[in-house]
Amino acid sequence: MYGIIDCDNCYVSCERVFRPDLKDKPVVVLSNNDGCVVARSNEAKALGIKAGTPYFQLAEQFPDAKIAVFSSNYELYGELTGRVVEIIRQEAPAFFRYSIDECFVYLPSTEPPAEIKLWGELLHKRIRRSVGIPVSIGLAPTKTLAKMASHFAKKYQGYRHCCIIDTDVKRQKALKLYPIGDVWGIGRRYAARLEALGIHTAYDFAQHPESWVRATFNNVVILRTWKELNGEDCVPNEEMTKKKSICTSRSFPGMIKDLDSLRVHVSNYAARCAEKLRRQGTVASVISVFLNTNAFREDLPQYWNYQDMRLLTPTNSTTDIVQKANELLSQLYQPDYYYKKAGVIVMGIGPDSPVQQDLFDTNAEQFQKMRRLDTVIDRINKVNGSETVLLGAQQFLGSDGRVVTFANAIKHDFRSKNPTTRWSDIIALK
DNA sequence: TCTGGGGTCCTAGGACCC
DNA sequence: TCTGGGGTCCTAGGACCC
Repeated sequence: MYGIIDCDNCYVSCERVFRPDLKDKPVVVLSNNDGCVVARSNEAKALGIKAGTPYFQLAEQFPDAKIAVFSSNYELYGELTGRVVEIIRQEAPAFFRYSIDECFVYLPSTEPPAEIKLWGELLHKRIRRSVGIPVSIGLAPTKTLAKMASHFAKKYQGYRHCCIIDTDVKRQKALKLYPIGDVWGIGRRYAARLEALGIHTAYDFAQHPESWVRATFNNVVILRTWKELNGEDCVPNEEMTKKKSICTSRSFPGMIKDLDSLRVHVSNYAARCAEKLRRQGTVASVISVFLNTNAFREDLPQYWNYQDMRLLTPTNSTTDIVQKANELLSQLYQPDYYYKKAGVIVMGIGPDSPVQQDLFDTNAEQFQKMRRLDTVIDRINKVNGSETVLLGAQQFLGSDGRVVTFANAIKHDFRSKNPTTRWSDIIALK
């Protein structure tokens, strides 16, 4: 038996923890740069606000609605969801974190279903009471069915936040109620194809014979989904492992024309990639940089390009990766364009010890020195806050005379405080 | 004025090997 | 007229997820 525990409207629920006055009110959370809506409260969904709506269109579309708006605050969301995971760890030792707001748990099938259902209801209560975030729990013999159950748990109050699909009768009933496009693993493309074939519910799909699925799609991923809907457990249990590629990219609040400004941004993305590599104990052998103009500005000339570089010796050194990324940027940069977004991707990732040194790369001593330096910088930034120590290439003076770095180069006009991670934001009681 | 950021897996096809 | 058979590795592109 699998369980999925999923935070309801995760980012909105996190914001409400310290804003209880926003209960039952429409709330949305925006993407980076206050770009578009990425999370909505149930009340905001009921108003008809769609995910991905650009913020500047929100007031045009909903002139009369009083909507509470937040910039995204990942420091807060990471911390609060971490607390949820810690409770799950205590209640269900066999689990894996699937995303920032979801955990799968494995439950012994020897337990009576009624007991498991009760366990789920109590888990919801405990998380609600200890962290303040509502979760929905789905329980079923396959992960795809568990996801479906969690949707029912969210939708119908009667389940008390926990829905179990434990018999074939319940499974068939659930499949009939479930639109094919909502099935985990069926995206927009496949949903459109299936609809065109007259398949509208999960039940319609599951009823077709396996041979038909194989012949129609010739694709093992969708076949697995079909099997899971029919009760056969076959989506592999993906433990959270080390990332195989790491990307840091941002859109700029405005547009950027000059190379020097681009350098600061790209240097910051490169430094972040190096940090992420070190945190998971890995090095990368390929560095790639991309650069593009604003595709929404059809009135302006467009440019999109990327360039990559293979390294003799894989690295996770900030200095190294920043320097290489800047070389790539110089190759990509064309004057006369207005740029909107850039990013750094590192690939060819492997363990950081032992690093395979290149036969002709004789800089081993330097390599060790840089490694010690990065270790110290990481420790300082962990204790005193990120960006306490950084490379000169990572900062510049903005037009307002303030130093611009990674954190403050993003627009975030509606950011909440961080009462759980910063002394300066701690809540005072009168 | 203003439109996000990060991942994974699978497959087909080309280059190359014997 | 007629030109084998069996592999591996890599890459780009497409699909999906949150």
